Amino acid sequence: MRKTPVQQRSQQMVDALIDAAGQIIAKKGLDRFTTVEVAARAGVSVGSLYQYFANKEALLAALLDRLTDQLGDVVNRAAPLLLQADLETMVRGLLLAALDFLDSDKGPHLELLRNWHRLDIARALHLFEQNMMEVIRAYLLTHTAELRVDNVLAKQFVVTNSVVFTMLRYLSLPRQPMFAREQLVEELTAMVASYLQSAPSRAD
Amino acid sequence: MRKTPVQQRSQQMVDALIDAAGQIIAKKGLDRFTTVEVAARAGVSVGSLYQYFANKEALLAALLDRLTDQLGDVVNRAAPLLLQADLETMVRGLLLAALDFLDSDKGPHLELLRNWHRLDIARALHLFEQNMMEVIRAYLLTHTAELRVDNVLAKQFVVTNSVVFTMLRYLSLPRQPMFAREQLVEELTAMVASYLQSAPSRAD
Amino acid sequence: MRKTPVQQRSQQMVDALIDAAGQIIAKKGLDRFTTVEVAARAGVSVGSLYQYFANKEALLAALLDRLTDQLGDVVNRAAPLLLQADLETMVRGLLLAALDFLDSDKGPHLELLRNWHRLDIARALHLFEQNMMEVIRAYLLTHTAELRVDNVLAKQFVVTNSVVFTMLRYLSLPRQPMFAREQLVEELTAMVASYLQSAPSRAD
Amino acid sequence: MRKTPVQQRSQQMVDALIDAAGQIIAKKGLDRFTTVEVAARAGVSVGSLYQYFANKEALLAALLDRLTDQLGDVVNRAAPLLLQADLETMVRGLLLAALDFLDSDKGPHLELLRNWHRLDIARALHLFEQNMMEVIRAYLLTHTAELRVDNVLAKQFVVTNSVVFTMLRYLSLPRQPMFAREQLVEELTAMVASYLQSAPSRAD
DNA sequence: TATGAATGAGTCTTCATTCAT
DNA sequence: TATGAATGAAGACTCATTCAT
Repeated sequence: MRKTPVQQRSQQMVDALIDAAGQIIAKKGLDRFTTVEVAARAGVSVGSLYQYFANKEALLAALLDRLTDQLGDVVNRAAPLLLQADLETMVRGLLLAALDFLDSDKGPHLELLRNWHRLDIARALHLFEQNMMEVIRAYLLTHTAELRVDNVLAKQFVVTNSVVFTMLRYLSLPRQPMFAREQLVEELTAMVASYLQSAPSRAD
Repeated sequence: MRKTPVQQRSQQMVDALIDAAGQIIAKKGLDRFTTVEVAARAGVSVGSLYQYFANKEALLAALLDRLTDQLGDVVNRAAPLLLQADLETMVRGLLLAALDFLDSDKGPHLELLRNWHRLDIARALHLFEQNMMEVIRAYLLTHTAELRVDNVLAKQFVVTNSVVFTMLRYLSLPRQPMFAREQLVEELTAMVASYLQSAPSRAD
Repeated sequence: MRKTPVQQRSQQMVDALIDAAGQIIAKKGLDRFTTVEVAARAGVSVGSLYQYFANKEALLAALLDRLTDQLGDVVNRAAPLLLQADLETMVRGLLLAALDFLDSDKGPHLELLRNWHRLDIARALHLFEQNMMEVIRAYLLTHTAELRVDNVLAKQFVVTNSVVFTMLRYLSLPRQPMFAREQLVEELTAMVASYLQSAPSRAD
Repeated sequence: MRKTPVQQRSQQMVDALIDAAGQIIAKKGLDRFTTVEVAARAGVSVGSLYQYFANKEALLAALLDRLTDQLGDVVNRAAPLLLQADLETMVRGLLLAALDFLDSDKGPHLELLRNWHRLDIARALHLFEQNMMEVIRAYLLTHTAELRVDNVLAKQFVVTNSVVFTMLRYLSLPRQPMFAREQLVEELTAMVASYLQSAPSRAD
């Protein structure tokens, strides 16, 4: 009962526009996404879009921000339950959560991730990596003996990108993927778990 | 079977256009690459470009084909020497070759790979994967006892994409990367080697 | 005949809007002046602006009217003192008053004058010219012998426009004017005085 | 016979576009002048306009350049004949030439001059002032005794602007001007001549 | 009466592709 | 065959004005 009707309407409009942007990106791809169509799908005029977003880029940034927040939620929700488990179980749990997130129906996640290099995803990535670091740090506290902790920055980079982009590629495959989703998860799990448990590499 | 002068001239023009396309993509990015500029850099007119390529997309496809061939050469050149070595040495060797290939100065490789989803990259990828499969098969013949051979398709997918996209991300990092190139290679090597040597995953 | 509170409020709002319009024009120029910004600076909503002014043009007209009145005041205040003096002294006095008026800090005078052709300036100019005519007529009454009185309409037109636009151009000069303000006044004075004292032109 | 057909066509197109721009500016004013309409009137598409002009501003600049050249021609053609004459005759001759130039039928001269402050007329004005200076210098060489030569910069500024803007205002008057064109010329002539022959002003 | 969110026509500019020469 | 001028659809963004609340 706090917010004024006006603020509510504004927020609704902002949300509707971000939603519409996401839908159009998901449906047509980042290249074919136009401000006029976003406004139309949101049920308003272009002018209204520009009342709430300085330009196309700002709308995209808002969409990215929202997705980043959602991703943070996913990680935070999944992590606590998994910290108790052994490494492989934890990794598998995180991978499943990530895969579900990327694959969420009608979501623009995949298309945006595909276009990471054209977007200002610095923030999004930074937040995600912070989340990951915290999970890892927490995990290490209870599994010190089990893991190599050298070269953490590079390890995190390698694991994160390997997992994310391999999933992205898999989810971008045409109708009939060459193998089942479960296989993907298991192979990635095996790779990550064996990696983190392996002897230190020569560069250490 | 010798080509006529006309055919030679055609081939020269086709090559020049593909070269020009690659240079412009490397310099300006896929988004800013225009047919008129490609023709100009190749020293011919747009009209001529359309004489040899049905449209912009066809030109891009030709560029991709050429790069795929080059990549095949790289693998084929590197592979024989590495088949004798132990797994880790072989993996490291392949990774170094791949990294050099991606990072080759002035080349459009990175920019094209960043935009894989916007290109008709199916063929290119297919060819590359065939190459990889052959290398792996050859390796297996001499190291049967050492490796798990189950689920080869998925394993190959996971390894290839993990390696390629992690390198892509690393090479796309701003000026000061967070860690050294050598670290990247060592960590990827460790990951891949430990993965391929690990016990079979549950999904087998 | 005292105005009701409502009328007072109206008048205040009208004044505030005209003020705001003047400030924004002075600061950003006629091209960048928008109704929304005017309303915002006046502390009201656009809707209110349109309650008191039929459209943007009407607001501009009101601003012009006000400035015309102010100019009239300037002339009327300066004139009596100058009617006693000799021609050159009077001219110089009027020129100084005009220059000060045009150059008044933060005022939209210059910007509006620069855009005289885009505004409905007929009324403003008419009023100003009436003022000038009265001054001249008054002057003539006491200096009959001194001046040629033929062709007054054209003379007035020539003098007024020469003076006003030359000043306008001078005040619109970039940072470092090519000569001093005092020189401008003296040269204009010399021109006008010698003109008005000269023998009749052939066309009389 | 030197220029290739292609160059001829280009020049024709450039000319046609500049012509069209001038016509539309003359007819509708600087505010309502759009690139699409210019192209249409020139009988081509917008795309062609942008093949020859980087943007709208560049087209305007080209139009201004052309008018500046024409003005230079006018002055150079009129000046030699007038240098022999007495001051008043010379001034009258120049004024008539200027008035004819400004008033040339269907020309955009007036509209552009009205908008001097919104255009990059620095070049145009500079060239014109150089022309004027040469005429004046030449005149002084043969009439040394007759004229005051102090404060030339300011004098030139005052005379030029007085004449140009007074004419501009006169030609911008609605259908029925308040007095005849001949009267304007005579009064301006009288003003300028008497000014240039008058005793030095106090500021000298 | 006041508000200010919503409207949408109007403008500039780009670029893949065509076709007359 | 080669040329490159011409095309024109498409898309981002602005702002005076309206009208539901």
